[in-house]
Amino acid sequence: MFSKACEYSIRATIFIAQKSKDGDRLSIKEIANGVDSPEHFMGKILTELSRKGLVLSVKGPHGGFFMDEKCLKHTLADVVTAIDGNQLFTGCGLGLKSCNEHKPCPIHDEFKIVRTKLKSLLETTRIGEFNESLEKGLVFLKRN
Amino acid sequence: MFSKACEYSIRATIFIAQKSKDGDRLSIKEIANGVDSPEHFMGKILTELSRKGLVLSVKGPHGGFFMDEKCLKHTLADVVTAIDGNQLFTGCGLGLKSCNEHKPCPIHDEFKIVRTKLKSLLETTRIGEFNESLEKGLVFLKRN
DNA sequence: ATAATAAAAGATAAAAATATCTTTTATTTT
DNA sequence: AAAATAAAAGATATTTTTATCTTTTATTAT
Repeated sequence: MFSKACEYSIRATIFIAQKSKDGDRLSIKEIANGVDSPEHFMGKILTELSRKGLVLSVKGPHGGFFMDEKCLKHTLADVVTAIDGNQLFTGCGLGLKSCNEHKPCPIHDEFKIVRTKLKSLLETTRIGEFNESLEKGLVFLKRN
Repeated sequence: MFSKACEYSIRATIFIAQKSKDGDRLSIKEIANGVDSPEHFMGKILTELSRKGLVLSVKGPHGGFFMDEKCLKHTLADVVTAIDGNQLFTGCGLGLKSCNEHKPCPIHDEFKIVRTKLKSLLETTRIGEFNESLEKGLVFLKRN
């Protein structure tokens, strides 16, 4: 469904949203450990997310990644779009470039329902909305 | 969503279902042309689909790929599973191996609804059910 | 039997995604 | 100012996916 980079991105943004309270900053290593991802790969991803404005970062001692109110308001759809693009939300299920309402692929309409459902799920879910359930141990971002 | 191989597979099986009437057999080239896919890649895919029993084939002159009643009854879910496996239907949206009801990822329940919807759509759609709309030009399997 | 046909199988190549390692730049603390 | 820290950037490696090319095998028609 999503690329590895995108899966890591979602896990990382949710993680940062929860952990970077009151100006606290997280290092790449902390984030990679926190969401079970390869450290250097996570570095690349975080730089990209930062470039796209989904997370904030500062270099140097006590630097790291964090979020402000604006970041916290971003949705999972924003993260997916930033990393995987909008192909999943707009593309044809069978990969036909020319597929559209007037020239539909065989599963066009049915697929669109599912795709729209997925899109709306991601668009209505904000990065910062899992803080409480994460703290309570009701949901998880890694193996253990 | 699906791999390229899977997209080609779905297009190919629907194509064969429509074109291989009364024992007619289609060559790799005909199929590749019919669904806009690379010819040799299509050859690999068709061999795999044949191995999994989703299409039938015979070698030699007037050989090619075709389907019997049993093949036509297969669903799109069968094709997806044969080529991409069941990860899309069963795996965690965020790629967590240990994600399950007791240890859910943050989007576990919501994602499951979409996944189940997709699964049921593919499971209730049979390879052979588009013959008529393809002939009428209501749906398409390639660009032109 | 021989030649022709077409899938099957195998080998190779190219591209993309994933992952790792090293160097540079910005920032902070001493 | 110098040292330490941590992200940014760049380079390299590995793996997977996609694509192409060649050889082999099975079947049919002559």
